Amino acid sequence: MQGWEAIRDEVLRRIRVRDWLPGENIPNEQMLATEFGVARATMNRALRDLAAAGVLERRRKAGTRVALHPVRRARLDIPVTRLEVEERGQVYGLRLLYRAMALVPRAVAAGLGLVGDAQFWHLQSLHLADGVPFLLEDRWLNPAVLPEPTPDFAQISVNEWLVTHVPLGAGEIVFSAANADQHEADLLGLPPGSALFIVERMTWTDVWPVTHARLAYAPGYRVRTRI
Amino acid sequence: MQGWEAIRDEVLRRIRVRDWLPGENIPNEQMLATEFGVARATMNRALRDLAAAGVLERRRKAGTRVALHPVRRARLDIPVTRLEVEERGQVYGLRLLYRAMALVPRAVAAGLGLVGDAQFWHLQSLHLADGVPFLLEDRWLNPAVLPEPTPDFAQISVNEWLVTHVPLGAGEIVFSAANADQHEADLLGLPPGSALFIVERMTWTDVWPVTHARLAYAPGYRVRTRI
DNA sequence: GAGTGGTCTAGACCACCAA
DNA sequence: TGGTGGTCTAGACCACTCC
Repeated sequence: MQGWEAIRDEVLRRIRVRDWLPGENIPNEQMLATEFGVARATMNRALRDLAAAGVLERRRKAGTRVALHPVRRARLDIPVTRLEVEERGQVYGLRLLYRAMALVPRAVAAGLGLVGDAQFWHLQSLHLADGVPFLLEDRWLNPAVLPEPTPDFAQISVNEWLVTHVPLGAGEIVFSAANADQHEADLLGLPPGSALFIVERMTWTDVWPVTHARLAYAPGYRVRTRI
Repeated sequence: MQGWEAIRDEVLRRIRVRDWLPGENIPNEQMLATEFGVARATMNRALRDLAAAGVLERRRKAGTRVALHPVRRARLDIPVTRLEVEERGQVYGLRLLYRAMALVPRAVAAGLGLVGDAQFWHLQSLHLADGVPFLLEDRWLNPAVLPEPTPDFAQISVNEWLVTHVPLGAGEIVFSAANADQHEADLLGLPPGSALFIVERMTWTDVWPVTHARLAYAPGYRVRTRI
């Protein structure tokens, strides 16, 4: 490796071998650039990368210091469910269980920041991998953001359609665990009480709430990431 | 907002309003730089940022295209448990339940890439928030990476000590859900079968496996991230 | 081979903020 | 208010890869 990445790695090495201790200031950009024999812009790129990774903290005038509590920062890729299943070499299936307009429950409305009552699409779908229940999706969808023609969500998942047809802005994701209730257990083909991996997703455009989804994954599901 | 961020946002806007469609090539750096009236380096910065976010795909000669399957990419901060508890305004507590050298179980060894038998420290700890069980930790720790003097892990958590005293390299994190067994339920003060949020962490230095930890969180625990 | 993105440079100005 | 990082420029060379 050459260039700014090599410099970044050397800085990281010095931190790891405790040449530079946590909480301690390291030399400024110009000094390090001179030491490494590169332009300041190149040194800046290396240090900026480490700051983004949480290894360094940088402030104007105060300088650059080694982070005191090295927050481990992971990057998480959230794929579309169909691709997730197909990447395992399994056949993807989708069953739309329910679709109706309904009053948004208070808990969902609060999460989306809705004031007052609102009617959203309420959809329940079962995603299958090789015909076996993989994921139970309970979704509330703002009809106002849907351009015509609205697709038949029995064929394409709401998420997959949204992601390519609606200009999505901010989003929030929450991971948790929950015991399956009777309804969920029946649909997923599990004993009641099974531990489900729960993913809640909320999405907004620049202005409007778009959707709230509660995804309950069958046992065995894992989210994996490297640091 | 000004500068390269404003340019990035404008490019993002064009993608969201479908001026530039998924899978479609956008003009090259030089053309866009001219259009926006900036140097190519500035245009590059904006486009590189969107590529890192998964919105664009860039290849030399082929050019820059709007990603076909917009992978939503989230950044996850993994804090030290003590800080996580204290940030909720609760009092952190730690109880070391068990500490002994033992043969690494096959499942753990496989995850760490260990060949043959190895003796690691085996530690079990209970993390408390306001005196209530918060997290049950089951950890295997490579004694070879521990410099002297090894601390008393009854006072400081293994993770917190590691992160500031051992040069950590690569890491892997896996999230899942599991039903509490009798042992876990007793220690966490829960009915057996409760859904636990499970985090498995593996860490290596540049060369050696350092630790494998299985963290079982009490119900109510959530991992939250913004996109 | 040629077009594209990736990187580097030397210099400059600016925004922030601790001293 | 001065030192520091943040950004921008104009130009250059290079690495990759599609044609």
